Amino acid sequence: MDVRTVCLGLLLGGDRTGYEIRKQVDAGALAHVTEASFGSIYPALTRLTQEGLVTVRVEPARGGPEKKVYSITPEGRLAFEAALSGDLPEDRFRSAFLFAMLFADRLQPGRIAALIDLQTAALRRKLAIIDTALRVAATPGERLVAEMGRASYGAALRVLEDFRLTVPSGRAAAPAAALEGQLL
Amino acid sequence: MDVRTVCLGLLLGGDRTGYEIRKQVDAGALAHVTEASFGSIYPALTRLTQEGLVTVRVEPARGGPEKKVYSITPEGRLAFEAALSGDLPEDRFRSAFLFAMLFADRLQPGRIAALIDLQTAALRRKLAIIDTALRVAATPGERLVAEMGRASYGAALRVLEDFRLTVPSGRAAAPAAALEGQLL
DNA sequence: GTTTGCATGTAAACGGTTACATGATTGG
DNA sequence: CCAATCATGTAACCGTTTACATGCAAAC
Repeated sequence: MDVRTVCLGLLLGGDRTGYEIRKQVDAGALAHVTEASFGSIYPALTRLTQEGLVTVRVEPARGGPEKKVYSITPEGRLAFEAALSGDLPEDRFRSAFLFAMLFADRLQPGRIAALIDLQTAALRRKLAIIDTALRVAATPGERLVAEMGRASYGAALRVLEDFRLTVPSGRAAAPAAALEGQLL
Repeated sequence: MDVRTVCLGLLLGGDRTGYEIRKQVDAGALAHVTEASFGSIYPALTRLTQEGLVTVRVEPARGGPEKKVYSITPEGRLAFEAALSGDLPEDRFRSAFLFAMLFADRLQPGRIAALIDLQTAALRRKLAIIDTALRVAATPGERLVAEMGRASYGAALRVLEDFRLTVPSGRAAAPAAALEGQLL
């Protein structure tokens, strides 16, 4: 989903600043489903304001720049609903890690092990975020999203952990020399 | 991974045309890990040729445009290995479907059911591609990629199918009227 | 005293998609 | 006869990221 629609969706849950939208996209239930940086959020909010889909009110802040709090308008709600009608863009998943694994036979065993360990850590981080989201999930929709994430990442993690056991770690002597070269 | 690196990686497996690279990215082991359209592949191959990372030989074709068959050069191999050293970009997953599910309470039950059915079909299609890839997988790396994909999508599918049972389908009378409004 | 968090924004660059243009061959 | 497959390419557009610019307050 484009940043515009993400902003509208979050504003449905109450007034927010661009900064708060960023935080929510980064750490909430949306975290594993969407991404958005300041560089896309701020211009999106400006444009939404020009189009009358949101309104701003400026709150003077104690030091630093003033806060701009956005609210969604009735037209904004309509635009959001329109975005969820019609055909949705297909899911897309990109993984440089999995791409690299396809060429594991060209990598040094130590490198493979290091990549797997990094990926394992990344998966665990995502699972932690999802578990938090699941705990605070209020609607069946939120629970579905969290549970699908947990199931997917959990299953991937288990496969990866199993595979890790067959890869020599590179620094220590491999657990079993018989496994050396398994990836060639 | 950028299209450049994907092209180099595939050429490692033998000479190919841009068209063949496209097919492989679309249907092979890479299918659920990477995407690339003609509009990015052809310019990438042109640039790689200019940089000496690949070479072309032109094969006259029986009708239609001539075939351009690309081969990777030793410098190309080095460039590929360099791309797999350093830090890899993080995985990214975007799902308009899951985003929409977060706002399920604003959707009509029929729409929710329709979206779920579409998503279920999409997951099954991906699983079919992965199963094919798994059958022809030659290296442990390819098997890992396919098995992680199967585990992830399979787990997601099961959660989704369970959830589907709780959603009134919209057209027929719901299996149990007691379930109506479950999403509100 | 340095890092982290709060808070906003801009401009250039990037990588990629979409649509268009062309045309023969093969299979249903 | 029409659709799909083979086969290449360009150009305009798109959304987004990255890097930069600024600055206070609180926590460590």
